[in-house]
Amino acid sequence: MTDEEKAKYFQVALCSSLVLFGFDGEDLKILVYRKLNDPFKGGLVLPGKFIGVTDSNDQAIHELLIEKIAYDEHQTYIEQLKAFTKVFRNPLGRVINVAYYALVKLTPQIEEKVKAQGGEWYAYDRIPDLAFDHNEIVQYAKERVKRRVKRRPVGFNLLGDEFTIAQLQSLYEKALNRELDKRNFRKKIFNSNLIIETGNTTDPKQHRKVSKLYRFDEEKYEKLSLKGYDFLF
Amino acid sequence: MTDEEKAKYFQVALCSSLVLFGFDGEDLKILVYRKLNDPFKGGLVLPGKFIGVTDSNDQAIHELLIEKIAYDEHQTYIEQLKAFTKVFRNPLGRVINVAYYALVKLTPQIEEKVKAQGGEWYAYDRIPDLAFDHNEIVQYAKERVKRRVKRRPVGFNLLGDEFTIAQLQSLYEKALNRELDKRNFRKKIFNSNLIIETGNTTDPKQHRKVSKLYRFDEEKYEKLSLKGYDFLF
DNA sequence: CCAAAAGTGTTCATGGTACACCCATGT
DNA sequence: ACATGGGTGTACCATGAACACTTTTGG
Repeated sequence: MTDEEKAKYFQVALCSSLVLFGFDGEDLKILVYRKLNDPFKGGLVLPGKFIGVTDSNDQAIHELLIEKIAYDEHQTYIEQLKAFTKVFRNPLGRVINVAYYALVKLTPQIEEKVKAQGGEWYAYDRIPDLAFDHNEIVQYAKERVKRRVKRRPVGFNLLGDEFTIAQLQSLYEKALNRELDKRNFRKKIFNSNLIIETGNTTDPKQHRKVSKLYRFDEEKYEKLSLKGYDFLF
Repeated sequence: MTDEEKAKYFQVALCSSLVLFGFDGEDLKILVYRKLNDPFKGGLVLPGKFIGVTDSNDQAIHELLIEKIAYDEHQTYIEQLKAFTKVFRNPLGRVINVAYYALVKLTPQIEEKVKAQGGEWYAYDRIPDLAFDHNEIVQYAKERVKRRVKRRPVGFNLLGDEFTIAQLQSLYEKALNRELDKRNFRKKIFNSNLIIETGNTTDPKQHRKVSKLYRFDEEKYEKLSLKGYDFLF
């Protein structure tokens, strides 16, 4: 490649945005921020950042997660969606957005950090108009999550160490955007043998009736996923 | 964004590579080229090209398909895989590869064009060592195709207007990398109601016994795919 | 007459879906 | 007493998997 050609092609900027799905035990929601500077100052956008020429995208997403939500690496599922490459998606010039999504369980610490950073949560099915092509990215992310949730137990990343079956079901209903039968749901979940009773129960003060708490059996999942295990739904 | 920052970030190059799957009625194979210049001169690579600052990736892939195989737009399935973004994947500098795959049925015209361009086909399960991270891209493409083929009748893009059930089965066996039962396969295919008998048969000179030819019912597929139809396998 | 490929049904196991009531507790 | 949410079992149907023989025809 000639120097002339190099000058011609090496003019693109790279950024990564993150569709962060959070679940608080009841609602599934997505994190957005209000832009403080141009372009699209005041508009809502996904968390994201430009990537330096010698920086990795994966690393940038990790940094973003630490900055924005002080996340726990081991409990977070992260995956690249795809590149969004439209020529005029950013008025600054040609910017390629390599978008990711992540699944996290929301804790009071995260909620606090998000508030301090000025982040806003929007319900999974009520996403407002976002700047750039970010609505397109969110749409794509939602479809990907829907598919993933059907085949791999990624949903567990959105729940705390301990959870009730009702919480798990609620999560699946939100992600799949349809209601599920309680008995059938329990049957599937227990047949998968991927969850373990912890022996604990919910706090009797919070609900009329206490319910059993479960946790995800990661060890069993590791074994199963080696041979291309399909989850359910 | 300051000019300084602009100068810092707008230094990346963008390219797209294509994993082209071709099926000739018997074998499923992938197209590669030998590099004529540095870096990795003499090495095997996927077809690909750099993307100009104001050019679209999709358009570039179309151009690539026309250049390399003189393809028929309507009979070709194309989809973005993802961005390959490792920092040091290209010695020229930071180059992001937004990779695609395409499925085409091979015709004598295509074979001729490929030969004229110096292209080489390699069987789906015998891909040689490629330059850059192209083996990784191929691997990713194979997994994507495997999944797609299970759920959507993309396989039809790899077959001519008319095909025998045996050819269709052979294609699925190659893509899924396992043998399928002939009777079960026919049952599934016919139950899907997505293929139509054309009334024609294979040339009696070519085989011991003639067999019926079928075609894909695109109209019916359009209707089904509107409501998130799942194919089979 | 034999090798090669086309074509054809049945049985069984599994998993999905539909569906309704009792229990414990807090108000 | 009643409202709220936790917990439980059965029957039917659709789909997937296993499995063997007959037919045609070219060599």
